[in-house]
Amino acid sequence: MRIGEIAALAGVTSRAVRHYHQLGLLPEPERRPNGYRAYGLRHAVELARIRRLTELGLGLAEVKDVLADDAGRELVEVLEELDGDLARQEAAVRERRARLAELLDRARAGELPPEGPVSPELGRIFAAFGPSDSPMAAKDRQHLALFDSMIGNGDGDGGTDGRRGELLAALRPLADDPEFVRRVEGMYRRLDELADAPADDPRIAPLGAELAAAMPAELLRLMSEGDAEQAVRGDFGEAFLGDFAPAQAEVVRRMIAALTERARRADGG
Amino acid sequence: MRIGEIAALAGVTSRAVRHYHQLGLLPEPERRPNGYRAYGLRHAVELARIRRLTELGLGLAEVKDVLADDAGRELVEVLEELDGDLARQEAAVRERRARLAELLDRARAGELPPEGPVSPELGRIFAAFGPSDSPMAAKDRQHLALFDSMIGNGDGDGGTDGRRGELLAALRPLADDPEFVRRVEGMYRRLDELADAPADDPRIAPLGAELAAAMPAELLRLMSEGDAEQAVRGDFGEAFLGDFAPAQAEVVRRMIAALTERARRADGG
DNA sequence: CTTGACCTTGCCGCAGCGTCAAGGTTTCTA
DNA sequence: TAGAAACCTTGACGCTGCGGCAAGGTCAAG
Repeated sequence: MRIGEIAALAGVTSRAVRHYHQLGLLPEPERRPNGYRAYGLRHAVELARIRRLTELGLGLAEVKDVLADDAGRELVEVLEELDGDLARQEAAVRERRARLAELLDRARAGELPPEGPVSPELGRIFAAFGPSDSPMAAKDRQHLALFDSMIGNGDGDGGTDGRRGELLAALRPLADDPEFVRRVEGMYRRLDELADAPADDPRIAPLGAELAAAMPAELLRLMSEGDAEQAVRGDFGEAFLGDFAPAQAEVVRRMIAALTERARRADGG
Repeated sequence: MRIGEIAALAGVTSRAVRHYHQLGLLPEPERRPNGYRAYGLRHAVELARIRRLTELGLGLAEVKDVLADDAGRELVEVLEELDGDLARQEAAVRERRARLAELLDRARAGELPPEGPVSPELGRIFAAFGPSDSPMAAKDRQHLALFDSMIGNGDGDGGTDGRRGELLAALRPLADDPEFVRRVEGMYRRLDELADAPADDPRIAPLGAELAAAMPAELLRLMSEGDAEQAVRGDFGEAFLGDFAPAQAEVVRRMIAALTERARRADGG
């Protein structure tokens, strides 16, 4: 048999067969006078065996090991390890599909926020909050999405939902309160109006105070806790303020100052 | 922020971030005077978004496409295609795990044939047949395993078990018949004895006749039908006979001749 | 001043082949 | 009997998503 024939027999390509030769999985057969490889039944048997193993999901190196030592010992070990791998893979794929399904649901309903796929709960909160034609609201959503990703990284794998859960618990009641939502929308609009204002605009002070009043203490606590603390307090904080126009940044600075002050007083007295 | 900081924030490595830059997924930020990349919040937001997408299983090229066109149109398409992919993957992994589990069961029971993992049913037939200390029986098992693989390749994906089913249906009753199994074992031994005999050994003719008598017509029919036909009739046939010692090959040749004759007679009358 | 932890660019490596390239052989067909 | 089609040969690059190393430069702390 020539290489194409044995390959077709085993259901692989000629290239794959040559690859197995290169890796030493399959011995090189004799050559015909013209240089063609001349395969016999033995090779077909071996090739079929290789293919059965690879179809199970073994890597070629593992196949080689298994073929190498005649005892079935090694095979069992390899198979057990492989099963563990596959179990993990299956779980991962299933989780991805679950998230995908949820995303697709929302996407088809036209509810996809331009921030891309965030966690479902956050998505609902996004939907409730802010008119999408406010640049400030859009930016805020981006920041929230980022923060959501960050705390998603922080915790381990299992456990309950931890810090992300707290975040959502803090946000959800606000999103469900129409009165609060209206207030926030008004503030977004007023922040938008400060986009081109100088840093000493008179509208800054009252807006900062109002923001501080509206902002739940829980949020600030979450942002200055845990793994993200150093990030938020360090260069990240600067980056955060740098993302706003001067007047807007000033508002945020005042809000933070007011909140910090409030927390200090609550702590001290 | 420097690259390590933003990377830690998003839960990726610096290397990955640079990779995203190279691929154009993430815009290169300004540089500090010392050449370090200086990231701002915008980059963190984008990076987090990239990571959310890759975590879903999108390839970097697809992520780029999704980020490119602002409309959510493309995203939906990509996600749908991805879901299809994942569904296929999941099914494939599940099937592999099922076969693995079956294999591991048999392996732990010490019933693994040295031919490697064959289809479960064939494995049971192997277990029933032939003492493993007979070289000829071993070779025969190899051939059967090869044939099993071949017909496994031939048919499509779905459907009923097709030709493999027929093969097993033909073999199973034989394996379940202790009388038949005893006969086959005797023949294996006699074939073994011919390993070093010349091609005109007097034991050849009777053994060939007996093999032909024992061989079910169904098997021959299966081997000369369907996709494998050309292979079996062509070079594969030579390879098959070439795998035996001369006297043994002679026995097989006679058996085939007798079976062909029998089939011709049954067909004609 | 040294040490250690960062950063820079650039390049090789991984799995399992697919896919040219640039030839040579055999076989079918006109 | 020529030419095309369909095989074969070796060699080499390409793909994915980075990891890891080399050979430096930079910066803050002890």
